[in-house]
Amino acid sequence: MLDIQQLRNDLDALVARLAARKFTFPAEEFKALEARRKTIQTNTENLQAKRNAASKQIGIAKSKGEDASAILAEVAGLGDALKAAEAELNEVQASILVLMQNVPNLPHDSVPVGLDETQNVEVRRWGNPRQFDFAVKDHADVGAPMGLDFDTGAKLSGARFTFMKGQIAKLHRAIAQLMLDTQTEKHGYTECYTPYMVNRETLVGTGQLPKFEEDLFSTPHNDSKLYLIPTSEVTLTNTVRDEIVALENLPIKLTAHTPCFRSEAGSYGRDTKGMIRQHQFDKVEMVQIVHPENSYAALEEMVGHAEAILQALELPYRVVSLCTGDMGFGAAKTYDLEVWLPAQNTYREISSVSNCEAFQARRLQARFRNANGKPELLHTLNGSGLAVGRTLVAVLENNQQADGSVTIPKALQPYMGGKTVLSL
RNA sequence: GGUGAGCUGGCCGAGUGGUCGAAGGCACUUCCCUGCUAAGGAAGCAUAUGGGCUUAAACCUGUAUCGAGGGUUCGAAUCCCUCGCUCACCGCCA
Repeated sequence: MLDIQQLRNDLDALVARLAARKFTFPAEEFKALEARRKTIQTNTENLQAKRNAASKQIGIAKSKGEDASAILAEVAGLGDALKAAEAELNEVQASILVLMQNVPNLPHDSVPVGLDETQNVEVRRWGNPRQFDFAVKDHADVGAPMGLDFDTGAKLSGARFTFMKGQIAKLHRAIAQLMLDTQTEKHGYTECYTPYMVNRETLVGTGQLPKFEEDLFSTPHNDSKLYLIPTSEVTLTNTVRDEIVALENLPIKLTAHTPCFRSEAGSYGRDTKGMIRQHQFDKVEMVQIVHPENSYAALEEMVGHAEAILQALELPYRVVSLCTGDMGFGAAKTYDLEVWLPAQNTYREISSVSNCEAFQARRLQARFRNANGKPELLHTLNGSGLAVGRTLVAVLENNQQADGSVTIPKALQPYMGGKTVLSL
């Protein structure tokens, strides 16, 4: 959520910055709501003040044993007017909140301006795509004889589900293990195990709700709903909801390996083959909760933490700075890591690292006490370190051999019982 | 699922209808004293939001907030209802 004060004070500038990310801020509606709010709020609070003062007088009079009926008569008529005013105020404030909750974050000044993914800016490349002297297969064809089984996934659950068995299942686990061990042992993150189902408030906190309900899976629970997490960014970041963190505990660095559940509504027909786009996929997530002054340094650091995995796996990739039009709802700045997929002859997203600045923290009321002792909003960052399924795809495609086998990257061999190759 | 007890400021904890946004303690900030890895004294110290004022901060002031929502009342931390959560015991259970 944006700072409403900033909107009031500097509306035109913010509208322009939001336009850069293809968001049309309803400025007229906002101004009208604000004008109404001001009138109603003043009126309501005046009535409340009147009532409070009178009630206090009644209390004083009664404690002295005096007759309070005169004052009582005076406030008698207030009740209905006050109730109506309060109801109206609630309604306007709720409308303003809904409006605010649907406004995306402001892009940082360093974010390239652009309309869509074609205008993202490549920052650097690492590694050279391998030259193949045979016809490359995609991961689905490479993995099929080894236990990568889309038919069984479809039988059990439908499209966009994968069943893995044998050495593919083990490789998948090995990849996750390597990621988790690297982030905890080398990069200082604390390993977490989190719920996979969360309540509505949690998703509002990180910005998935109320705007993106259709992207989530949910299930009825009591009189309400629980939602399957679309990423453990949700659970890790919400650990600081309604907290005031001590300065000396910053930065907070958390990681978790969890499944992620996404309805992929609106992506029909895209990436239909293979396990690029699934309703359920595993991800090792990194979250940092930091002092505002440090958030951009943390962003660069986290990109490095994600890159370290790709480098350990010897997978060629590039780092891309997303343009204003391609960034996610809560991000002020995002880098994507794109891994080379030889079968697609292109780089594909495998990690996304974002600085949300105070956008999530404001919703979460996640704060720290600054040098003056005043609570101040934290900055939150999240990034994949990395998507496990897509990493499996990249390993299979980049390391395939002419005979159909797949060499196992050195970094994964300890997790595969010393095995160096997946054979048919 | 059943029964019982709880949920108060950064933390602990008092407060069962009226000068309560809330005693006391801890922590923190400033000052004083002391001169030593400590103790004592004084003051300040919840959050959000509106308005005044303002470059801003500070300050003044209104309102709301004592798990959440609703109700009773001129007035609710306090009474009533619903829900959530925590703890204990019982039942069931991977």
